[in-house]
Amino acid sequence: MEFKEAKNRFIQTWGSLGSQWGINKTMAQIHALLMVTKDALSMEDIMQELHISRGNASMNLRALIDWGIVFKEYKPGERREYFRAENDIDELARKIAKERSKREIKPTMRVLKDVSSITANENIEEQHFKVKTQELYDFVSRADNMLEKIIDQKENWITKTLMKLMS
Amino acid sequence: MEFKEAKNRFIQTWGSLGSQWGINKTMAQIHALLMVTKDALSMEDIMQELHISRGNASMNLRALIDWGIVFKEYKPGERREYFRAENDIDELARKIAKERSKREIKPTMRVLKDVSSITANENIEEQHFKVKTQELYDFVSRADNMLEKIIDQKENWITKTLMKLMS
DNA sequence: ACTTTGTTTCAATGGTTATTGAAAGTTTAA
DNA sequence: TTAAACTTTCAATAACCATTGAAACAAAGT
Repeated sequence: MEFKEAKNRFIQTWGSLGSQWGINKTMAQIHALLMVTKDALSMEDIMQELHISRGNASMNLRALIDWGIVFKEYKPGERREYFRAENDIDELARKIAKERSKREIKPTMRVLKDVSSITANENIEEQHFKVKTQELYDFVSRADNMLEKIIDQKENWITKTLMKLMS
Repeated sequence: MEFKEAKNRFIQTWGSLGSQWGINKTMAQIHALLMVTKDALSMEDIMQELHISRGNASMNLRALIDWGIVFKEYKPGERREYFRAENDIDELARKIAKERSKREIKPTMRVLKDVSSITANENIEEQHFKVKTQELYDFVSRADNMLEKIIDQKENWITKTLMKLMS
């Protein structure tokens, strides 16, 4: 396998992994491309490399910037904007974890709390519902807590966490 | 909010959470329904409650059974099959984590290993590619390892892990 | 003020995946 | 062995989400 082929394979894989985890395919591909590219790329570069339209590139770059995992860069004397990926993988993972917690886990917790707080009459079905959603709330809340603990360890969190777990 | 409304809200929320994480919406909804229902339900029951077709119900129930988080049950003297959800949430989470590791993380690791092992010439772009994909491989591999460590703690793994992390 | 270079927006379109429903298959009982 | 009760399959269709591309917008140079 030579470079160009490997690069392509990586970008495709990262893209489909993205979809499987609910992240837009193009967004994941742009990120993959920026990650393995040493220099910052212009929007034009990205469009060409991935064969995508300007609109698509624009929207997904903006989303990546929103997530805090891609940055704009300006070259002196040039109008055009360049883009570069967060290059510390630990930091990348932390930002993704934080973002998904904020966007998905927290809202789910709110709903779980709400629905589990209905006043159940003596009906056994209703009581079961209350118990189950309560359990789920407790679980998700503890899991989210754990995630926060893990990602708050600023550097090398994976290694640190592994060490603790092995003890 | 009364019972029926709460139940519906929960099922909808669980369903859309599912999609966001790459799990078929109906699959997540059926699972949600079974989770909060005390008795086992027949396919007919599920179809009615969720307003879905027989085919859809059949396929997604099969998928849930594949994942090991829903079980078939037979009532004495009845031909019809009934379905019940795994009712231990820790066990549920462990099974989901295991399944996703098997289906997504492991294959990704294989690709990362492959593409990072190209023989880069002195070209700085190619060398950068090798370094980055290597780093990614190391990271994902450690994360997967950590996941395994966490889920191998048979009972109450979230609590146990939290305890260790707080030390 | 106007042209050039570049970016963003959004309605229309395309593609992908989920869902339906009818037919085929399976099991049990008479 | 036939019918009845139930489940699975899969081609057709629907629903959803991503993507395009052209127009609007913005900024900078002349």
